[in-house]
Parts: sequence; C-alpha cells; structure tokens
Amino acid sequence: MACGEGELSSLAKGDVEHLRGHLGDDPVSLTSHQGIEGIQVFLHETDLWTKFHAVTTEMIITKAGRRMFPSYKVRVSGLNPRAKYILLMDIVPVDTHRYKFADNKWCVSGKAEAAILGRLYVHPDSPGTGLHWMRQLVSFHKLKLTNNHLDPFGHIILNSMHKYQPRLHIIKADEKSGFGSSNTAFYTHSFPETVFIAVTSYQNHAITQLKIENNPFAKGFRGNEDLEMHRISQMPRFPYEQQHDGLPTCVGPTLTCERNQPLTCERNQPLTCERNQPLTCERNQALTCERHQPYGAEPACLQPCMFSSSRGGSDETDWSFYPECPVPQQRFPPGQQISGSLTYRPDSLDF
DNA sequence: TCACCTATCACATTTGAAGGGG
DNA sequence: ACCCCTTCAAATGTGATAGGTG
Repeated sequence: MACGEGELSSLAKGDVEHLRGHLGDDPVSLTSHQGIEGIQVFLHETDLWTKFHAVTTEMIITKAGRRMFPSYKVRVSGLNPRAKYILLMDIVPVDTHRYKFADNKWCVSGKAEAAILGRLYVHPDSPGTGLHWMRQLVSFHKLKLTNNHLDPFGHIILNSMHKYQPRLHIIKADEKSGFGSSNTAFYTHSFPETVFIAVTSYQNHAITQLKIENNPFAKGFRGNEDLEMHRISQMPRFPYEQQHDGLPTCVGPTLTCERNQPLTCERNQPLTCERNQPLTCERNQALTCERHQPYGAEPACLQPCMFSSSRGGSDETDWSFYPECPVPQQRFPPGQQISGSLTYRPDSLDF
C-alpha cells in the first residue's frame, strides 16, 4: 500500500492501510458516511465531465503515470471550519468486465483481470482545516494513473480497457475519534459522470477531440483554419494515375476524414459527401466496393486522407484524396475489391 | 504465418513554475 | 517588492513500430 504524491508525513502508513480496508470497494453507492453529517461536495466543471461521459470517458494510463483530464476538482461545504480533515481519492473498478472499442462503441469483451490492490491519493494539503478546504477549490490534478503494477511512485495503478469510478473521501483527522480505526469519521462520494475506461491510447476519436479542445497542453493539436488553408496550398499535388497505372486521378474533393466512424457504400451507389461534412471511417473498418463502383464527391477538398489496405500504409491499394481534383468521379479498377482502413496521410491536417 | 489488438516510444508543441536582472 | 524576460521540466496527443494472442 502506498499513497500518492500527496502522502503526508503526519499520516502514518498504517493509518492509511486502516483506511483502505475501511473504505471498501463499492463503486455503486454515490454517498456513504460515518460520523460526519451535512457535508456537500460539488464537482467542478460538471459540464465538461458530462461531455466526456456522453461519449464514454477514456483516461490514458502510462508506465510513467499520466494525469487525468478533465482533472478531478471539487468544492466542499458543510465541514466544521476548525476541525481538521484529510481529503483523499481512490479509483475502484466499476464491474468485473474487460472492454473493447468496436463499431464505434464500447462493449464487454471478457472478464476483468484481477483487480490491483487500490492505492489512495491523499491531497497534499491534508490534513487541513474545514475552513481551508471550503474556501477554495480542492484540486486533485496532480493525481497520476499508471499501468505499471510495480510502480514505485505511488501513482494509482489501473488495468487498461477496464472501467473505473473515482471516489472522494473526506476523513476527520481527529485523534479523539480514533483515526484509522473503525470509529474514524468519514464521508465518501462518487460522481457518476467521472466514470472512465483506462486506455493506453485513445480509442474513440470523439474523446481525442474533446481532450484536444479542452486541455491546454494539447493546444498544439488544435486546428487553425488559416494554417490549414496555407498547408493545403503548399501541399504537393500529383495526379493519381502517375503513380498507379491506368487509374484515374482522384475523387475528391470535399472529403474531410475522421476516424472511428463507419464508412460503407452499396453496390452501384455513389459515395458522396457534402461540403464540410465529415466522411468518417472506423479504424480497420472494411470498405468494400463492387467492380466499377462509382465513388463520387463534391469538389473542393478540405482534408486529404488516405485509404490503405493494411496498417501502416500500403503501396498497392492506396486511394488518396487531394484538394482541387479535376476528376469528379472515381471508378475502382475492374474486379478489384478494396478493403482496409482509412488513415491520415502523414502530412494531413490535424482537426 | 497472418491479422488483429494493445502497448510503448520518440517527437513537436505548449504550459507554467522558477530564477535572474533591472 | 515588483515586473519582465528567459529557461527548462512537465504535460499533451500523434504516429510508427513492437509485442502478444488466437
């Protein structure tokens, strides 16, 4: 058992272990308490959490430890201003399933790996007076998540592709109440919108976009229209047939590509997309077309993308789309079946 | 052997804290 | 004490690639 970065010198290891056993692992109950009444806890940036929750929040876990985003911040009221409290967090499994991301949604893929003994992250200001906790936002932004089962830094250890519920605990740091004993006064609260799935790389592109849009550190990945137009204008254009014998140039044009969305086309049905409408493909989603299948689109491409037949690109069945393509419609080579995944060209634009 | 899925790493970019100078 | 500037560690998602599994 270990604490997080905020481990306290005044908080003995044995005390924390007592607490660990005391807090239990029930992620379902929103609130439970013992010996503490009237506390209220409000999640900061609820709107942001709700946005993530709507598309199933993912949190990156790395060997070195990764912070949560959105970060876990709360506002607390109802504490005794003079009494001292310890605020801490833990993260417990929501269920006993392992998950996978398929068909643009999360689904159960098997049984969960054995749960790791939960670690606690004690807020660095602990123990603090009720007044201290109530007069400002309590932020757990320094909490880090890791998948390293031998992590020596005290980060919270999670399993990838498993679902978790963060929990906040408020513990009265009062010697008289027998801190760390079964009499310890505590209050526990879980916010359902903070449930997340731990991943080593993002699965759902919607989550990636939300992280980029809202996390200041990911600002470098935000799209910039002026920059995009400049880059498009600077992009080399080479006719498709010059690289692929007998094949017409390209199609088109207004394709904006986004991952993780299904892309299908029926026999003899043109695949079209409207101006500025994203044409989306799921990773490894098969795209099959019958012989002489027309593949049409409106002019004026905003995002170049590449269709590749295998991971990491292919030189055989790449179908690339460039802006200002002169040919309005693409016909696949006779008898050829195209399947694979849509990926970004290395020089494509971030969006 | 192969396809698929997941993990890891280096990279470019950005933030923000720390420290020095005026 | 204050402000401004510079430096640098930390944080971020990307994309290529490695590794595991069936």
